[in-house]
Formats: sequence, structure tokens, C-alpha cells
Amino acid sequence: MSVGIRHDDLRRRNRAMVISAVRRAGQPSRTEIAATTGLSHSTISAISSDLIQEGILTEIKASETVSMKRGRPQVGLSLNPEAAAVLAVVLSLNFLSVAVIDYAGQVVAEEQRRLDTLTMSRDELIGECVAIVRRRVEDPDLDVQSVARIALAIQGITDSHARAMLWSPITPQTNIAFADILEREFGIPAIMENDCNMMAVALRWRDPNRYRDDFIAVLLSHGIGMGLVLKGELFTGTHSSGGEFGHMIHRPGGALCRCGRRGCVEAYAGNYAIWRNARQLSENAEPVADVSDAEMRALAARARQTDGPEREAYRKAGEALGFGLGSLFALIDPAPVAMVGASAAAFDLIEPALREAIAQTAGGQHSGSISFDTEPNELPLIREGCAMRALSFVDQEIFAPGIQARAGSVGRNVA
Amino acid sequence: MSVGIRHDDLRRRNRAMVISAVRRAGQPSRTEIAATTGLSHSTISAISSDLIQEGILTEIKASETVSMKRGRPQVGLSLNPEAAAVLAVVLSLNFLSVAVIDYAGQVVAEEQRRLDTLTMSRDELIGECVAIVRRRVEDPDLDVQSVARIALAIQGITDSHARAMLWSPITPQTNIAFADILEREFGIPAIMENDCNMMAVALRWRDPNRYRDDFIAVLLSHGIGMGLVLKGELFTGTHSSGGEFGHMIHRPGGALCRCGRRGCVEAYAGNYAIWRNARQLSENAEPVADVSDAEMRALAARARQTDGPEREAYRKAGEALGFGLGSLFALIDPAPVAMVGASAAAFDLIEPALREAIAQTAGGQHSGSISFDTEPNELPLIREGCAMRALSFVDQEIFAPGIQARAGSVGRNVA
DNA sequence: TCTATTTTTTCGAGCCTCGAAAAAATACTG
DNA sequence: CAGTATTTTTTCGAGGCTCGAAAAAATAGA
Repeated sequence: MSVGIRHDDLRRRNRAMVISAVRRAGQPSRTEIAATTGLSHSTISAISSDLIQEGILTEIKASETVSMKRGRPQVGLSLNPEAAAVLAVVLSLNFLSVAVIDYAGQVVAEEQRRLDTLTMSRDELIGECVAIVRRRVEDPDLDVQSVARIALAIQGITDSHARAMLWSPITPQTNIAFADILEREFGIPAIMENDCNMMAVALRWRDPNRYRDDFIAVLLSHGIGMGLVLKGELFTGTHSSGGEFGHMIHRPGGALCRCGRRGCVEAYAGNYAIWRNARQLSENAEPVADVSDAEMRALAARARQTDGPEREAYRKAGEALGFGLGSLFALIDPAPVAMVGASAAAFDLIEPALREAIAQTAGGQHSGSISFDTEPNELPLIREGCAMRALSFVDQEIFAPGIQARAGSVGRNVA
Repeated sequence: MSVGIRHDDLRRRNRAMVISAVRRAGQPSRTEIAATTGLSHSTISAISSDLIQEGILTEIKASETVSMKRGRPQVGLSLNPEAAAVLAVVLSLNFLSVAVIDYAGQVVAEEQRRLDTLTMSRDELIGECVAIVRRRVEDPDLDVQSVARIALAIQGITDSHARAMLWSPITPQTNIAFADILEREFGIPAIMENDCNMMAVALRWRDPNRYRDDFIAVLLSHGIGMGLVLKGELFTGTHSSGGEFGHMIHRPGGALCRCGRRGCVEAYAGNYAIWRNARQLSENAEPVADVSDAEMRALAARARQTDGPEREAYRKAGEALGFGLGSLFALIDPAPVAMVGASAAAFDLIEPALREAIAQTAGGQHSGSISFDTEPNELPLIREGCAMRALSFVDQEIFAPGIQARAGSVGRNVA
């Protein structure tokens, strides 16, 4: 239900605006902030003076900037790295990583760990996550007080309240409320996010020119995932993280998918599907658990060399992705696409069939104008997105020490 | 770019809140409004006193209510019907209608007209629309001054700024900026909306319990359309009205669709597709321009009677709709569905295959819990939605006589 | 050293919302 | 029927916030 704006909300929101302006712009002066927010200089002056006093922002020493201009030089404001820290935990197939990030967004410490997620028990999985976080939190170099939030990203479906993993291809376990578990264990607010959504968040921070209000991040990996930003907001389902692009139906009753159903896009374009087709196995053949990156690279190499089953496998992948994107574009209209993940390195093999398929769909009207970018390495993206998401939450909690989240349009899903 | 909240925005927004509370609740008292908005009694008192003085709201005479309770009786507030009026124009296949609606949402006058949209020239089409509006506006019974907005709904794709029809199945013409044309002609602000989106808006007003934050309205007619509300907001594409559910790909390279492409959902579930399959024509047969409702009813009757090609045609329609919805649910998660339009009366023939198909998709996890409602008559819904949308705009323009739409989150797409 | 220029802070004015108290309007009670 | 209890609505002063104008600060050029 929509709710009125109270007088005290005003300052709170404008503080948030100033903080987010600084986070976006890097080192804006008060005058620049006034310009982008539309607030008066007096207001910006008052708010930033508060924020500096509270240790959230710092002024940049004048000596570090060359003014060149006449008049009183602008003094840049920046986030105080020591104002807080966040933990970004990424859990993917056989791999767990954590990074400590300061308030300015710099990685302070990190740790990575291989494990066998597919065979681990529920408790082992939870235990490993708790343990890796504990090692970071108990690091004597780190001021525990300052860890303001933990964000955990996982390959799979999470709930729409960012509390739990509902289902994941990396483990047979389901419904693990990681956010609640970590929160109880460490007394630090935690959130649970979908990996592809975090990729989208990261892309928006990395290249806001290309990835601004509407774009799509597709993960081409063992499975197919998607992060979607529409109208500047991260898109999620009504109950879950949603955006399960890989499980849109490409061919009713078609190839067997890892999810047990048939004809999903992933059953043609996931690594296991490409591998299956390259080996000319039946579409009904049980998907293999994992295909190594090296093996996929070898497949791609053979596909580039000769026009054999490998090339045909990539063609089929492109076709599935193309028709899938075409159906997606029928719903949301065309938007820039980022292809992320190991198989994005083979996008040259995928693209022709993909474009040909899109051209046969409603989205194909502007087929030529749809642009694809590739980024083979998904892990840094996921971690980055995780970190930015956690920091954004801190931005909205440090500045709002009173009541908040009074429903309504507050606390939107801004990417 | 996000923008700060200024002091004068505060009153403007809270006025909007009060107006929309009254529009939603019917005849709420000041106390009730205070409760739903979360604002203090004093604030509500001040704002409503202003609104009454300006003729936007009126108090309901105490005699009309029975109090039963002890204490000072609540005095209900209602929209003043004379505060403004809006025009709702609906343009569909061979049919044009207009209604004058007062500020309280009651239809004051209406006019309907048959015409041959498929063969009309661009100028004739525009001319008819202008003429029917002119006849209403020049009605001596109507105070022209009070017509605050014209909303025009059309079957087809509109642009995301609600200015123009981009493409429509009811006419070979494309890119007609109806909103601009009407605005220039009559000097009254106008908007151009997609018919299915207006259906969704209307459903939300009609039954806010069932159709609240997330739901889907599917038009089963000659073509297949969709209106989608997600997180309480009307979903639109990045450039167009979007939500072209009928042109998601059901079978790559499959049946010939009215849009010229192949395998669209519509090419199996649209009236022309059901008709084509019932007659056992080839999937490549050119779609016919129109099938009468009577003919469709006859088809449905035969399908119910004997297990022949008619029943099979409806089965194929259900399958296409089911897989389409399954793919949609993969993206947005399951949500309540309203089946609207003449063919919704044959939903009994469609539902079994539809549910079977959904069960084979990612959305099928909760296949049983997905509920369908049917509403055979789309026109009243479209007009109603159109009217409510126009009135909502008036709500946000009458109360905001200053600067407005200062970008940012203002002026969202609230259904 | 003085002046022009640009940025930042200061200060009073004007709104807005809030809480508390008063006023208004009714039902119960004896 | 007068008095009391109860509920709704209005009134009024306090506190906070943003704004514009003016002042102060800080620099480059003359």
C-alpha cells in the first residue's frame, strides 16, 4: 500500500541521494552534487557537512587536484573507506570464495577454496560457508565492528526476499536460508542473491554508459542463467529471483534438460548440451555433471577447424539462444546483451545461428541493431556485483538510523 | 538520474496520496485515510480541507450514513464528479467507441460506431477518431472546460511514451501519433495506450483482492495479447508497450502467424489459427482476416460434441498457450491469470492441454496452484481501464499545479 | 597587492508535518 | 432529559527541512 511521505523521511532520502551521488561519481564536488540531485547548494552543504562529521564521507586534500580554473577550487568528496566494510561470498560449482571490501569498494582481503559441492551434505555446505566467513571476520587485521553486511551470491534460484537459496544446480540440497544462518551466526545483516543478478549489477557499475536502464546479462556456462535490468531496476520474479531464461521452452518435448524437463533453452545451449551434441549423443542422454573448461575450449577449437558435429552443436546452441532471446524481446523489446562465462569465448561460433534465429522472431525487427558484448570471466563480475549490492544497502542503513522501509516505493530494487 | 526531494514536493505527493486513497476506498473518512497513508490526522485534515475547497473532494452528507457507533460520526469523503471529466476512446477491429467519464468514474455519455478499419486510409482512420471525439466534446450538455484528458486504447503495439500507435493488426497503417494528433486538435492532453494493458488496469480496479501486485491478463481473440502487472506496476517494454506474449515463439519454424513470422503462440491459439486447424488446413495457409464470434462459437460447440479436428484445434491452442505461459513463468514466476475475450468462453476446451503443457515447464512446479479466471467481454474492460488510467493522470495533474515530473521515480507506471 | 571569479557556508524566511489539546458530534446512562 | 463517555475532526504551537540571498573563502590573473 502506498504511504505518505513524512517530514523526517525528507532528510533521510536526500542524505541517501548525496551518498549515492558520491558513490557513482567518484569524487564529485558539492557543486556537482547539487547539479545532479537538483537540490540547492545550501542543502548539499548541510548534508555533506553532517556526513563528513559522521565519518561517512571525507574531503579530498586540495593538493591532490589541479584546479586550472579561476576562483575557489572545488573540493572533491569521497567515500571514507573506513566507514564500513562488507563481505562478498560467492558460492558456485565446487568453488567458494569470499572477499572483504571497504566502504569505498576496494578489496581488502580475500580467500578462495575448492570443494565438492555436488556431494556435500547440507551441514557441510553450510559449515564451509560459515567457516570461510568466520576466518575473515576473525582476522585480527580487520575491525569486526565495521563489517556492516554480508552478501552471498549463489548459482541457482533464490527467494525474492533475498533470504534463502531455493534450488541450485551445484548441490542436491534445497531451501537453505543462508542469509538467516549467517545473520544468526555473526550478528551481521546478510542477504542472499542470485549470481546472474549480481553480474547485471556489476555490469551497471562497470559500464553505466552501455548498461544503464535496460540490459540483459546472459551466463553461458554449464547452465544458462540471466540477470535482467529493466527501467533501471533489477528484475526479479514474484516469488523467486526469477529470470530463468535457461528454462524457457525452446522446443516442446525436446532435449532433456538438467532440470529434468524437456526442451529448455539450456538443454541446447548449456555446456553439457553442447558437449552432448558434439559427441552426437541422443537428446535423451542424461546430462553430465560437469564439463571442464579445457574440454569446452577443445570443442570450440575443433568447431572452428572443421565443419563437424562440434560446429553443429554450437549452431544448435546459437539457435536456442536466439529463439529464446527472440521470445524475451517479444516481452521486453530489444536491449543490449552481455554474454558472460566461459562459453562466451566461443561466441563467434554461436553468433551466426543466434542472429539468424532472432531475425525470425518478433524481436528481430531490429535484429541488426542488437549488440552483444562478451565477458568470459563471470566470477569477478559476480563478486563485484555482490559487493556493490552490499554497499548500497549499507548506504541506506548508515544514513538512516531511524525508522525505514516503511513499505511503499522505499527500498526499491535499484541495481 | 535520481533526484532529490524538495520541500514543495512533499505536499504535492501527500495530496496525491489522499486523492488516490479516496479513489481506491470509495468513501473513506479522514481517519481512515490517516490510517492507510500513515500520515497524521492533522496533515490529512489540512490536505482534505484544501481539496474540498478546491472542489476536488466533497463531504458526504451525514444523513446518508448510519453511524451505529458511539462518538462523533465519521464523515466520508468522495471524489467530486464535477471536478473533471475524461474521454476514453477504444479503437479495435472494425469498431470505434468513446465514453465520457466524470471525475468519480461514472460514464456520462457514450457513442459506438462500426467501421472498416482494415481498408481505411490513414487519414480516414484519424478522421474518424477525431470526429467521434469532436461530437462528444461539442455536446452542449458537456462542459468542455472540464475535459481534462483523453485516453485512447488500441489493439496493437504502442510506444512506451504513450504517444503513438506503432503497429496494429486492425489496420495496415503504422506509426500514427494519435496522442499528439488529438492533443493538437482539441488542446486536451491525450495518451495512447495498448488495449491489453488497459484490461490489466481495469482488472486491478475491479478486483484488487485477486489482481493486486502481480497478475497476467491474456486476451484470447483473433490475435493473442497480454497485459502484465508486476510489483504493482504495469509492465511495458523498453521502447514499446511490450508484453507481446502472442509472439513468443512456441515452435521454431512452425505455423504461419498473422505477423508473417512462424511458430508464434498466436499462430496456434489465435482465433484464425484455431479456425485453420479446425478446418485441417495447412499450417502454412495464409491467416484469414477475421472469424466471426458466431463461427467461433459453432467451432467450440462442435469441439465439445465430438472428438474431431475442432477439439484437436483447441487442444493445440491450449498447448501453445501452456508452453508460452510456462516460458513466461520461468521469467516472472507463476501469477494469477485472467483469460479475456470471446475465446475465453471456450476455455474449458483449452484448459486441459494448457495445464498439461505448463506442467512440463519450469512454471509447472506449482502447476496446480495457478488459477485462471475467464471474462468473455473485453471491450468494457478496455474502456474501464482507459478511463481509470486517464483519471489517474488527472489525479496527478490537478493536485500538482506546479512543477512536476522532475524525472526520477516520480510518475511511475502504477496500474 | 588588488580584482575577478568560483565555490562553499551562513542566515533568516517560508513550508510542512507532528503531537497535544481543544472542539464537535454522537450514543449511552441513570 | 441532562450528563458522561467516546470518537472524529480541527486548531495551534513546535520543530525540521529546504531555499534564496548574501557573506565568506579561496584561488588565478592583472
